[in-house]
Amino acid sequence: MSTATPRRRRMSRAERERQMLDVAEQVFAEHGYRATSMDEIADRCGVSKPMLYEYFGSKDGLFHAAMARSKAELYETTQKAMAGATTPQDILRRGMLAYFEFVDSHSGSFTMLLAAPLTVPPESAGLVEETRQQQSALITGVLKSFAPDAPEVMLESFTEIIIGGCERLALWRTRHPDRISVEDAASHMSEFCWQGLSPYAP
Amino acid sequence: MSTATPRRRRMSRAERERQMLDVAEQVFAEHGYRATSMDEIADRCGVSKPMLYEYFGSKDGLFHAAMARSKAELYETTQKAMAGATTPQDILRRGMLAYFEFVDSHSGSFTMLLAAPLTVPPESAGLVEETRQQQSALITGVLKSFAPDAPEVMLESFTEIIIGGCERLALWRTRHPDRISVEDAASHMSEFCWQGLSPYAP
DNA sequence: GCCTTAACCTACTTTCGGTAAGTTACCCGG
DNA sequence: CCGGGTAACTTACCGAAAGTAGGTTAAGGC
Repeated sequence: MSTATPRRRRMSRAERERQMLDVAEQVFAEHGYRATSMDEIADRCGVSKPMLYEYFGSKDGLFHAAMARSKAELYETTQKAMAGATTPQDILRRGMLAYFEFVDSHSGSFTMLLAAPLTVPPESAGLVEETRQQQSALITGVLKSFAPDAPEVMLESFTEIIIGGCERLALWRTRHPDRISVEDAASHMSEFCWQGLSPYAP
Repeated sequence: MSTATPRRRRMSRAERERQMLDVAEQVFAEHGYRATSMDEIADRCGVSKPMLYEYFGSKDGLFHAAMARSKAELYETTQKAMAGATTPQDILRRGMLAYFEFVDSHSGSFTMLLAAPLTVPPESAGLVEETRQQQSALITGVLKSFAPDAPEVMLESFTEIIIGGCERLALWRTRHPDRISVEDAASHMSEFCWQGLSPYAP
């Protein structure tokens, strides 16, 4: 009879925006970008469509904002995880562990960030790329400290390979979560990388 | 004044379907899935929209069909390339070379296949995955022949890493074609893989 | 030469992103 | 306590593009 939420409440802009992003993230992850309608998000927020447009400008804008939040979260998480480490191996392994754990516990965000990316054409595709750039920069740095003599282009290539490998392995894990643990995934990944780099290590 | 094509010709179904797929592949690659309208494809085919629906059922259906064709082409190409080789290293290297060459010369198909995937929600996303499965099966086979004692789950993990790494490196190449040649990309990739696998080789 | 059939078209409905123009509730100074 | 200004919110609409119903024309077989 009565709606679960006591009755439609008036919220401050900041509060409403956060709620909208929460809902959007969930719905986008549920149906994918295309199959998600602004009306549905508005409904689930208990608000009418023009409010979404007032705050986020467009469907792309809303998606973009939701992704930006997830991106920041992922970056913060991995960076923090790497902070405590000392050796390059340890840095990379911790970063990867944090990455796989993030994917494990935020499968919604991850789906939205990586598994359903170019869904949205110009702007947000860029955001996905930026997310990767951030991770790339972290990785290239580590590689460089480990193999300072390797040519730049090779380090960059390896970085791309690692990024792609991580995403793919993480995606595989979302489909077969029982096949391999988060820790093992991170271990395989970093082991694989070090072996691959070994010819260039001092 | 007069249209370039002599005048609108009546074509057989098979002929028209092929043409539609050609046009669709190009237009989808140009604007991305979302920004492509069925009207535009129909126009460029010199035909009206209902014909597209008659033959492919829906926008998704058309996209799906175009992807299926590219997928088959990629598979055939890589498989053929691997056929002539003898050692596992050689097989993998040739396969990767074929892959990077395919991407290089069919950037349209590739963009459609890999760079803009989940654009289309349920059905065709599956096709992209199937494409990867095909490549995965090829690769896992090679890895197994090289490191028969490694646990199955590890081979599969490595396969995922390799697939992801290849895609990522190929995508990077499309943005920086001058940084690295097709051959070098394939070399780095396979070298990286062999090193990574070396602990498990007999 | 007719007649079936398959290629093709015009003209429409529906859905959904996006917007214009207003209405209501909350807060704050007097 | 009260009025008024602002910001949260709504209804009612537009236009573009996906998808469809039903009719028309040209090619090929007998």
